[in-house]
Amino acid sequence: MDYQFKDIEKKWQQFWADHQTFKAEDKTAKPKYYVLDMFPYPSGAGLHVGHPLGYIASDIFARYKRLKGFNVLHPMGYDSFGLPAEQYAIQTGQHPAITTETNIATYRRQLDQIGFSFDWSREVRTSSPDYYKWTQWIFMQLFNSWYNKDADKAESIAKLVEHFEQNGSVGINAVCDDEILSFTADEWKAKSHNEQQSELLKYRLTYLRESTVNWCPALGTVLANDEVKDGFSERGGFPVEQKKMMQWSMRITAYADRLLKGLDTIDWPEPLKEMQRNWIGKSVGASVKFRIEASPRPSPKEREAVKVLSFGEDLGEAIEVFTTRADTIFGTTFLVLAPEHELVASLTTPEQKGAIDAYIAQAKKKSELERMADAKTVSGAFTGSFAINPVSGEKVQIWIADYVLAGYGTGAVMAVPSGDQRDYLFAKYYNLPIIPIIDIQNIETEADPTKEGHYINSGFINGLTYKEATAAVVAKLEELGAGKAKVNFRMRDAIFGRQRYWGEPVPVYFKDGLPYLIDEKDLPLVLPEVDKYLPTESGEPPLARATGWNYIASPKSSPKERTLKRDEANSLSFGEGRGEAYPYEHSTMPGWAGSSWYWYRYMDAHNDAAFASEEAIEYWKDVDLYIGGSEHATGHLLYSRFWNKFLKDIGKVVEEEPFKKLINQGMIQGRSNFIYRIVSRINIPNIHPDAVSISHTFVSYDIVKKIWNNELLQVQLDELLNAYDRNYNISFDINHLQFQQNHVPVEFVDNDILDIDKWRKWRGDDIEADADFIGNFNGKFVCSWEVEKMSKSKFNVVNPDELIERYGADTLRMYEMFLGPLEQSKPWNTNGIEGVFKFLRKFWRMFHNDAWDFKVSADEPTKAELKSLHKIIRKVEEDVERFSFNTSVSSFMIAVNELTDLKCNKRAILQDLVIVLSPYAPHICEELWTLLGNEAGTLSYVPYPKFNPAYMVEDEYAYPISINGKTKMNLNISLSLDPPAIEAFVLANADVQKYLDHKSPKKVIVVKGRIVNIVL
RNA sequence: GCUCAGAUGGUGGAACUGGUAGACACGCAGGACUUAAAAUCCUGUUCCCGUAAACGGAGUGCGGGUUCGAUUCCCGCUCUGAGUACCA
Repeated sequence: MDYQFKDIEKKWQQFWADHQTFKAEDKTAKPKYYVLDMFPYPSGAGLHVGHPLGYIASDIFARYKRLKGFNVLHPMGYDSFGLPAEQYAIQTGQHPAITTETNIATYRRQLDQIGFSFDWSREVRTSSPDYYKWTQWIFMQLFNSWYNKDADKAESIAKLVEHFEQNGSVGINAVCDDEILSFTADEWKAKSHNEQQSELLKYRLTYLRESTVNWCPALGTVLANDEVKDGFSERGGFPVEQKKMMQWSMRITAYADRLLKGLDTIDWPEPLKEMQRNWIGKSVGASVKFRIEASPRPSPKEREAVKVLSFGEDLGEAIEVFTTRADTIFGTTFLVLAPEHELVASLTTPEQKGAIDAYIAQAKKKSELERMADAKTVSGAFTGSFAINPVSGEKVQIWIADYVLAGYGTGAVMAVPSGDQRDYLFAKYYNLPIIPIIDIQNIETEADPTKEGHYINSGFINGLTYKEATAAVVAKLEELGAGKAKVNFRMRDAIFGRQRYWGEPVPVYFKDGLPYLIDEKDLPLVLPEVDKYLPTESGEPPLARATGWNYIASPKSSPKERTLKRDEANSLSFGEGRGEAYPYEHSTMPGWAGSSWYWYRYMDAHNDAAFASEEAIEYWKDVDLYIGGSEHATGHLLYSRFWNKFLKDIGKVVEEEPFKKLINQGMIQGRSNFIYRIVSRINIPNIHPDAVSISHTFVSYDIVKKIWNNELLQVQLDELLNAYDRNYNISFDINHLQFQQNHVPVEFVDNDILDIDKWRKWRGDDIEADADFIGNFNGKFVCSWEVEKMSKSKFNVVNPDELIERYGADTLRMYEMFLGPLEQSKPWNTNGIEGVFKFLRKFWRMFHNDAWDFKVSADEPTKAELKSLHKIIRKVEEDVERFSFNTSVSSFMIAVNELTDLKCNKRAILQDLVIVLSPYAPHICEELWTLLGNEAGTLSYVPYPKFNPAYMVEDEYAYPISINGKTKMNLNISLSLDPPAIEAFVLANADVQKYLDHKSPKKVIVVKGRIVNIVL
């Protein structure tokens, strides 16, 4: 039989499913290997051809590792909470769970037909209560923990309370809120329960705090920093504004240093590590206090604010700044505060109030975007107040300007115009002094941030170098109590609440305005039913619509019963027989909650008693290979590392880093095709000088190009214009000939040649169906192409289903790999797929005679055949280990071409070849494997053939002979010869002598087994 | 602006530690088979000069350098893509 890929692929997919061929074992003597894909959000659009790229690569790797004797865990699941399903619910009223279910079914069908070796028995869905029970559980552990800086790890809140009871707040070095209280043990014990709880909240790793959030009115929710791009929401592109809100946050900043250090221990792409480093944004510097002079009498409230900022009581009111260049402190000629800085009002003198107020008003109006676009314009206002430089005693002006950001550092900077370009521009613009502080500094036209040279105009550090000066200044500041060395991070705590329905409920209820965890045995806290998926009229999140959705302490019924039977819960009156009812938290968790630990669930997907058993975690440990897109660099991949480190701290997992090796597959871009329509400008005097007539005539792109380049012969041009005139009876000037570029669906285009009939059919009744197509001189109609994002509106989406229908999954798998290096972004182009399909047919034919009967010979293989086989055995091994899948596809083609030329149909060769190819094209290989007489389904676990170098040994090598580095000819020389013998042999050759032309060579380079180079 | 990645035929790409640049495939051109088309097979295909071959010259974004020899290493630049930003 000819290669019947449809039957073969269906048969084996069914076989694998029926026999659970790829079920990973939990206990085995084999070494473990965990290959993970970033699980998809099941969107309604289904998979396009770009999605499976990474899955195919990881599947090849997983299958290869099985052949290499590993116990491979290769699971798949769905990140099934998310915005699109909810938005669809808002529009249609359909429950997101139903939408999600439908989409998952589509995804599963599409994934199944590509022939992945996933262990589906371990499937996870983040939106399933069995799963999010544990997401909620992890949240509870975070709530019950604080970060002990001395131990450099998270510890339980109980331990903190113990310390407070014994020693008060003394001796606690925690990552916590800024406004913590100081108290003794007795004072702590004297506090009310509510006071204690409210203080503890300042330490918890997940906490409730009023914070400035990215509020997206259009989506009605809060967004994380990484979900906002240039002031607009990443999803939907709606404007985002800053708003103060009570929000759940995650104290990820506690882990900033460990997240940074851990990057050095993992095998990830360097650009991605760099992105995380930038995101964490560690800067080492110093914080410095500038005492305020002659400030107007502050109000008590402002005085309080000042106190918080200062750390040396004796200095009175001060402004704290952060600088990475403490050494430049003598060059400070003014201070700049962010317009939002809390001291601005108290610093403003009556004379300056008008200017300051006007500036603040103007700054407020500017959106984030305008502020960025405006980066070059200098603007600011003088407060009228002065501050004292703590080391020089100089009096400097205090200004406000929006180039200083409220959210970074302390929201205030010491301006050193000689060393900082922004300060320099500001000083020039407002005529403020600029003092050079380093002898070699050149500040004629711009700031010079050099660290070379020696200090001048700098008091006690004059003459010192950068390193010495920095140390001296910091020491002096500490001595004066006016500053200290400080490390600042750009990273902020992660906002954890979303005003959304389709997410994990937060397992928290409120009592006296304070949050408390629900009882662990009441997990999962199931998402309640609501009548509508919109916020309430008062702006509460959708969960506030769930009537009677309250936590009832000490219930009699089981938690499941209680949360599922909403009607029953509704009928409960407050406190009725079952304890008090308290309102639950109404916001839900963000999209990244469920994906921040899912790789552990695969290890033990059905465990009711833990997120995964200790034994399972001890065995599988971490992910050996993780493949996914780089778009998750600062989101998922950072949060996952954070949760992993936390879980390690509390002793629940064994590895500090979750993903040992990570590979980013490149993005598959779209490749759009265009056709060109004649548009001619009709000059109707006095009425519409720029009127354009849009014709229904299209011109082949190669002709269009020639017209643009004036390359068309007059005869050809006449012919073209005649065709046009014939149809429209308009004669026009060639100078008025213009073209309009139109997208054309890529499925009507083959190698950039348009199938006009398909196009007409597609246009249907439209008048365009009768359009004229002026082809090229070969009668073909050529389209142009461009790389764009793959999208429906650009008609360039290629669906894997159609390709599988035409060529089969094995061809699709190999073609996706053949396209180019895995990590490189590239446009999808179906043009080359025929070549891969032909290869598989050729491969199939090797096992069959001319009548398509299966026929292999039992003869001993020849040396040449063995050489071909062992070449590919080694090549695939090397390529897979370095994730160079495209090159092994080429090598397979070479091997099959060679063996076909040798007319090889020997079992001894073909059987091994089947094993080597099976990770790439599993279906055809399974079929041939059974045809060869092996037991069905055993192919996935047979040992990978052993490479034998003996078959590669050659006696002779065709040495390239080059003269002055240019190859002229090849000479067959025995490999047993030594360089001097080779040299003699080559120089004795008559052809070589011809090139030498009686000259004697200056030098002869012989590299054994490589090359001979004669220098003349 | 900064950081990172990249630039090789008409196209996708190969050349792994400096050693025959363009493997493999697409496309294109020509041919065989066929009434014809599809499918299949064969030949050619970096560019230039030579009507064909031999032969010769140029050639991996640009300009230099190191080397017997550079797509590969070094210096300077151009362009493309990605990320990021008044981060003090």
